[in-house]
Amino acid sequence: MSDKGKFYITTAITYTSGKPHIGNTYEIVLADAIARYKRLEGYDVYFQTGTDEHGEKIQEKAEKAGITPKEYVDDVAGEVKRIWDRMNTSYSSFVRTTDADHEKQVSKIFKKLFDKGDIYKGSYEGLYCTPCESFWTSSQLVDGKCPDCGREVKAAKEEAYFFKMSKYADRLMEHINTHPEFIQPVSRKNEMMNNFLLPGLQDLCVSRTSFSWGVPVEFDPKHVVYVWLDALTNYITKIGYNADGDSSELFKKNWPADLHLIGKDIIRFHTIYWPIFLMALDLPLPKQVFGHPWLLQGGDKMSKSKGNVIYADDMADLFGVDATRYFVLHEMPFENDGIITWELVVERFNSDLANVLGNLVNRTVSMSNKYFEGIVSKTGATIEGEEYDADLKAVATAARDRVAGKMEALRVADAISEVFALFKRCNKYIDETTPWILAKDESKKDRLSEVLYNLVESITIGASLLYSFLPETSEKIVAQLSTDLRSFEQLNLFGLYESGTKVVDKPEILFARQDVTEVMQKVEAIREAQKKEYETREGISDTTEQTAESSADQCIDIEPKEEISYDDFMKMQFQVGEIIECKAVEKSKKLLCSQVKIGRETKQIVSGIRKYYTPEEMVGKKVMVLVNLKPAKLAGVLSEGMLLCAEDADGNLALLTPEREMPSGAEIC
RNA sequence: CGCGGGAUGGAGCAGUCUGGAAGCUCGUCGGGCUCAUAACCCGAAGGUCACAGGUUCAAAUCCUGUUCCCGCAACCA
Repeated sequence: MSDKGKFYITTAITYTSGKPHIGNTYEIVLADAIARYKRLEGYDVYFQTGTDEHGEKIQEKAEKAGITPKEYVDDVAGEVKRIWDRMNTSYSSFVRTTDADHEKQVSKIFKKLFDKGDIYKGSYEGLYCTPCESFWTSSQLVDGKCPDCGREVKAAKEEAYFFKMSKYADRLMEHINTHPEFIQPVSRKNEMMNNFLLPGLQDLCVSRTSFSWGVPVEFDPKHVVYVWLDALTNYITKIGYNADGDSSELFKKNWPADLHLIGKDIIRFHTIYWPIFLMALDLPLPKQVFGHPWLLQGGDKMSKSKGNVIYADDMADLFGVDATRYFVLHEMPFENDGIITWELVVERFNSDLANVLGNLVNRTVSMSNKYFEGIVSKTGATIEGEEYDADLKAVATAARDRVAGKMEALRVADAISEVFALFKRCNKYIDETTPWILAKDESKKDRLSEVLYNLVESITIGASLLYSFLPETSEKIVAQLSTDLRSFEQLNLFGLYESGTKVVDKPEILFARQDVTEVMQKVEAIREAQKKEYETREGISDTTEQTAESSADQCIDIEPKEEISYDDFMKMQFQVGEIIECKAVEKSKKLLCSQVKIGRETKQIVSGIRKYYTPEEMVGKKVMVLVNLKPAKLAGVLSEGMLLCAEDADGNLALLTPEREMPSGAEIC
């Protein structure tokens, strides 16, 4: 069966900081389509996916939730796996970076590279703010002080392990230049070369001491292995790489990977750091890395607080798993980002799945039943002067290679369109041959039978090609036609459907047309639920059992701060200020720079409120100002105080102004 | 001048590298048909290819400048 050899494909491992949304789901479905297609072609496919579970962010999230990091990642990883399974993805293995065998190998790899001299102990030099326990670079400082607390910083060192990237840079550039297919799409290649490789690679910091949720460095346990050496190595550890030699058969068979499928944001790590790690381990490099674009949401920016994040789960609830797969696969272009909205989903669902495909199967099966009690027979009857059969057969038999061409170039969206081109051709064939007219003439019974046979045969071919993308639908179709999916070798042949077969009595509707308005109502309900869930989870509008949504929505509780003394309060000087001049800060998108008259003095104050106020409407306003705040530079502009604002759950801001006329400079107490 | 992406008929996109009659899907309108899920088939309208210059026999495509959008980064005192 597998005379073409092996094919090892991976997705990036999903970071377990939260539930995966539709964009994350896209990657696994895309990988699954490629994996299934390669199997159809006869490759022995190994398909790996998984979760990336270490890091500071996870440690923090777990602490916030009051559980251990392990409990936290178990929960999220379970959720990821559940969604991957629901999407009917045919992965061979699911790796978690908290797997014992993975952690063990990461530890060994670290040691091995250290012993080899590629990893060395150095120090992270920077300016350190002791109270904040943070390092800053000089460009991050505000007026030479800590940007967080404004206190003095001092030059300090923190020890850390580094990887000697530069040692392998030339070899990597050589590889990239001699293997043009290595980085896909090719447009990314120059980006990597020009931005990172040619200017010279910096050594990469590969350990941290600031948190503990990670793989400890064996010989120096206050360090944990930092993310990339931990995460990237999943591609070899899970299939049985052993840093001490003696790797598994699975590893020997599958490495190097044939394709790493990743998001365009992490191309750098997969085309620079990962290959260099592999060189250091004396392992061959993956054959191809494809950085796919993103699936973005149109209209409003995606935000959980607005309840407009699209999850695969919700989409599958409304449209089914295959429709969800169809949507993400079809809507994703090759190089640019794709857009997703619920309205577009409904449109695609109706026009492609219901109208073109579902209806085609339905009308074909119906006619077979109506005219021949469901028996589909090949008679060979043609009508002189009609070329329709030849054209249909040509399209049907050419479809396989057309799909193959697109898949070879990883143009999955185009491949799926090729399959649908065949279904469209079938619909046209029905109109050309007008079976309902043939049916009225007893002498044309044979021709009618032949027409239906050609349709059933073409649909079978189409359904078989569809399997990589919509496996469930594909199987449903051949079940309705009482036949089986074709093998790759059979797919460019016409006439394999066994004559005399009886199709099902009553065709099941594959995709029932959806009404946009109805769907949008359901979507609205999902949004509300999502919003509520978010608010409860984040503790924004909490326990008050008020079912009246209006009042619940209108109040916000924030994290209580520690009590302060009256003296503390008295330290702050609040005064009424009048804005006499205001303009936007050039370099920034959010900042407005105001000249505020406070008493006789005029202060320059920069505020992040450009989104809510225009410079024109600011002028003349009386506002409340924290006057004695230490001046700081924002986007290079000096700010000598702070305008007080109220902020709602979505981050909308409103300036505070005195309720009655008050002179500029009036104290607020 | 922080990095990057984009601007093509009502919507979403291809075409740009390698100049040579402006294309696809959806929607709209008209027609056909009735086997089918108000579906299917045919046809039509609709674009000065963001703007302004330039190169060229010829520019959506190459060059220069401008405007507007969107990510990321930074920042939101």
